[in-house]
Amino acid sequence: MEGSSRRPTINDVARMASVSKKTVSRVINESPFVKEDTRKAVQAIIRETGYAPDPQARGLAFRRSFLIGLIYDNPNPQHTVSHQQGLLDAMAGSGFELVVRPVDRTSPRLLDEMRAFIERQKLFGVVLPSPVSEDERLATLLQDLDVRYVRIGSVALDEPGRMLVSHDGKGAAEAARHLADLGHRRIALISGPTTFRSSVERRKGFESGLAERGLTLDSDLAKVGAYTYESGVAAAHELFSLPSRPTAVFCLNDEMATGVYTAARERGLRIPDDVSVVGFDDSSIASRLWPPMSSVRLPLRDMGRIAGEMLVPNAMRDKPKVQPDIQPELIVRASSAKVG
Amino acid sequence: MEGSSRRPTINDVARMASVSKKTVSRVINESPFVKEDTRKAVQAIIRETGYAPDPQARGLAFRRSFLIGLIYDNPNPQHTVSHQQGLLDAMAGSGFELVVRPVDRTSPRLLDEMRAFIERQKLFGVVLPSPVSEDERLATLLQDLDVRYVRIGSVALDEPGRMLVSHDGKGAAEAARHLADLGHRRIALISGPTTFRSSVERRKGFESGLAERGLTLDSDLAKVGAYTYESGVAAAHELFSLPSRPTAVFCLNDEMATGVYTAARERGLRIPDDVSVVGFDDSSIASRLWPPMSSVRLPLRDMGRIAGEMLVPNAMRDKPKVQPDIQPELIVRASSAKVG
DNA sequence: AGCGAAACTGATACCGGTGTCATGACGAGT
DNA sequence: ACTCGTCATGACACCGGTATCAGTTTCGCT
Repeated sequence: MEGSSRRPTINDVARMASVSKKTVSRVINESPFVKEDTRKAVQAIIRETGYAPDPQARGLAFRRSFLIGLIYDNPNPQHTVSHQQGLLDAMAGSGFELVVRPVDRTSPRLLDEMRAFIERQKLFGVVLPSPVSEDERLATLLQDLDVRYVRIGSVALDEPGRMLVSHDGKGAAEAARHLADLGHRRIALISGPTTFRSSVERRKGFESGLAERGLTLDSDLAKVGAYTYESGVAAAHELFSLPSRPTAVFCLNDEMATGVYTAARERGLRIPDDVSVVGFDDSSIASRLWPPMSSVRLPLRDMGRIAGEMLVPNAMRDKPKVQPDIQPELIVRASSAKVG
Repeated sequence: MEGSSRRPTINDVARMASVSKKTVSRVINESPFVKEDTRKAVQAIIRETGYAPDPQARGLAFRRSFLIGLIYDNPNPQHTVSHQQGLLDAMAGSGFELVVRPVDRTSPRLLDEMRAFIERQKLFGVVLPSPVSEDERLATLLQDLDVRYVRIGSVALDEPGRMLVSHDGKGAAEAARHLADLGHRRIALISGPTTFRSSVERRKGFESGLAERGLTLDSDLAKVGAYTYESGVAAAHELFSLPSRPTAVFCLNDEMATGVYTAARERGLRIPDDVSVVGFDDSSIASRLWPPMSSVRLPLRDMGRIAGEMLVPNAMRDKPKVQPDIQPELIVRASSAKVG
């Protein structure tokens, strides 16, 4: 009743259980070298007092924190949000916390800043979504610092335990086959900057999908955008003013695909009657546009969750071992139809 | 050259500077009780060795971490992202880190979980965006735990130093005046759940805006939605099937406003010719819809930044003291026009 | 009963900082 | 020169855990 509202420490528990603090420590850390009776007695006190170890003190002694870092430089906030949600799904109740850290991947001080951040916080693990995951120097740094990490990207750049591959190419190939199967022959592509691995992989997949149907990508029909709405509008106008207009346009992200909608409207072209459009990302806007837009969906949240499970110890304790496939999925809506 | 790659500690610095570790500590913490010469000598060693104090050890001694918590339960990820970005803007280079923590505000264990989280991590400060900020129990808990916090919400619920008010009502009033000034008389409202403070405040503001123009909200024209796309579609259909259709619809968020677009299309009503639409949030979708949608914008990122500056010591060190007003702004686009 | 190995436990140092308090140095006042 | 009060500094304990290693039980076996 005295209400000393101080949180109990390991010393309090040790005293109450009449054991040394080291033994309490052993119980907390699930050491096998504790007699069953002792363990139960200590656990009883822990429950009774509501004791929980201090992560700072623990981290200090362990020389490692219980923080997972999410390091991102994402032009698309939607991706970051989804990854973050998935990560948090996996981390919930694990005792680990997520610290988020946006970076400028073009900064000359990037590596120094990252080293300082990771060393100071003594991060337990790090998640690197694309495009940060594509920086080989960062991966090397993390290896040097002996920090666990998971890179999320469109293509395998690291060993499986450290890399989560989203197979963007497969999704793009599916889109290509979809359009070809609808009878389209002049299918245009608006890709992203070639510095983005995702753009390169998606384009590769798209071309191989076309090839499966005996088609090739006409160089007139291949435009390079900037992954932005405006660049989508501009590229679409170029395509629509060609002597022989494409009957379908595949965009390597939804932002640009939305730009195609605008360009089409400005020219009086109807979607999908005059031109089919397929995007990539299945962002929330895709299903709200008119007509609702077909788009390739990546399981971003699942990827975040799996990355978390790869990093957090025991995250998979009672869960099935099956690592669900990370597979893109083409969501077909009204923007893609049989060629007129 | 020996390459003992261990990070330098305060002891290393103390030895090299021939002072006690306590003096180094004083220099780090900018204590005024250090002779100028000593300070410079120590700072030189710090620069030379690249020493940086360990936040865990420091936190352990301080009984407080250098972590700021962002606790959210946001139906709208866009809000969370923006707030988070702003917070990180303010925190960049401050030595503080952001840990994010989604919660279910309806969970019966919410308070226990929050208490455990905050106590264990010994958070330095906490940011509570709406609607979590509206929970008075959480604010009380934070006061009990003696943790600094900033609540972000549409109406003042706390003292100024702990509350950031977004004045949603003003934005809604502006929308009402805008529509009235365009000649609309039958202006409908689709509001959010009455459990959301934001919805209540926005509605209040809307009605007061109407009143300024001598109008009142007809009860037939006031629909309650769920802040979702689907509820917007449903409410719009109800409105459009009224004997005397409204000529304008104001929605308390963009999701529902997007639903109005869909309902209008399904009935062959043209925007803005047959019906004007104004949303709230100015989400990315607003400018991508056709026609581009008028919407009330809240400076979410700025709000996050200001919240960060309120929590992080010295964040305002060299910055002007002027706390920019948090004012909503009506972005007028093509979806609102003179009444036919 | 005797004995060695294995199982269990605790004393003590340590992780890398800060708080407390005593002590030394220095300038002002008399 | 002597006494103070202020400034500057360091010795030591402490924050709340873990590692090391030695000491004590317990147990199986002869």
